[in-house]
Amino acid sequence: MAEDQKQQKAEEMLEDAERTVINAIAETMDLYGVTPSIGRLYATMYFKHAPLTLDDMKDDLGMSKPSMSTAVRKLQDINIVKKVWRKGSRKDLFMAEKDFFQYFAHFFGDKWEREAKLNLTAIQYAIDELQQIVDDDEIDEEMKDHARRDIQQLEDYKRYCHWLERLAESIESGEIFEFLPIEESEKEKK
Amino acid sequence: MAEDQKQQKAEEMLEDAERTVINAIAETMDLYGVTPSIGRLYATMYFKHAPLTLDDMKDDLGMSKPSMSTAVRKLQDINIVKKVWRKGSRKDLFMAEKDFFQYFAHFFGDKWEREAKLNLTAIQYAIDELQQIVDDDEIDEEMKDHARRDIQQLEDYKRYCHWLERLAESIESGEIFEFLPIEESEKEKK
DNA sequence: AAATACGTTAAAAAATAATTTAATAAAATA
DNA sequence: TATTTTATTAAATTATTTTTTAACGTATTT
Repeated sequence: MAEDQKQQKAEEMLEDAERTVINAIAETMDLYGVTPSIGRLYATMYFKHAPLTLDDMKDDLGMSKPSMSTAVRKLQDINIVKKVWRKGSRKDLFMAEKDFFQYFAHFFGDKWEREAKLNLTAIQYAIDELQQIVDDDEIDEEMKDHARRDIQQLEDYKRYCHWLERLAESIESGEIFEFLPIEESEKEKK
Repeated sequence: MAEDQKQQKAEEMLEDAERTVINAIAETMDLYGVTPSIGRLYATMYFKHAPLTLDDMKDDLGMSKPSMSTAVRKLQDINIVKKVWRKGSRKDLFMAEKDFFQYFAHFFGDKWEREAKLNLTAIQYAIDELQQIVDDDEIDEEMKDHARRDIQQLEDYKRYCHWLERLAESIESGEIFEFLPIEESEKEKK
């Protein structure tokens, strides 16, 4: 087989290998509500060792520049893509977080914190309102029971929210890896 | 204030309390890609102590029965709603999981398992293909380096996937609560 | 200062997804 | 067995989201 033919086949294999993983990553992100295009953008960036400009992305994904602009901002919002500065270039440059443990911490940790805060506010408001019903002597017993049952359920929900916050913290701080260590890779195993 | 006026005001307060939490839950679920309607359905069921029929849901949410049918199936798919059997009723009856720790285990645990499996398959396929490039003497060094870098990165990704699997397991089994115990509620604190 | 390059916003178009109505299928009752 | 009840599927509609093209604003270069 001719030299450059071999070379070209290798090129295709490498692209196929990357594309396979890119699709899997994008599909995964879709699972958690990240749109396929945004997922594909992150996954594409995952395989780049140099930071990308909006034009690079546009060329890689075959999409418009405004799309890339908004997509990359969403990735910045969930903290898995960072803007990097590089002397010389006028264009903005972006770099994907490649450490999936960091990715996980940002993607889930940040959402859990937001979830906990959001719900704790609602829960507290609801409990206060329900407690007023329980405390009012003129309300009939049936409704009071209903209120009491809701309060009880919401107290459980509250504990869950606090647990979520602690889970997020322990991932943020890395503390969780004491409990669930990252295993050494196969080849490093004795 | 008249008796039944007081009563009616309490009714409104109770509804307001529940609605507040329902909105928060639905908003939370939306954060992870569950559509608002499906989120609202779960949240509504969360406050019911008796199982619901499709007609109950339809009335509660003011939507069509087919919508409820498909929505409730999605909730069953993520294992946070169960069909229950009750003597007498011909209609299907559904009950929401109210323990949010169980909810969490199903919602995230199941997804993480799926994510890990999906990606590990893709990663292994890609590594095998990349290894062929590395092992081929006729390929030029630049492409080999690219392949080697990809392999290294994918090995890290693999470790993350295995870690995710273990995290899912430890939540499924409850083992995680040894590390991150569920705190007693305020009132039970000494 | 004029021209160019770059990123973002706004409006329009295209593509998806959600929802409903209508039709079908399956089960239960009479 | 015919009728009714219930749930699901299919087709059509509506609503939402994504994507693009066009316009704008700002900064940089010449």
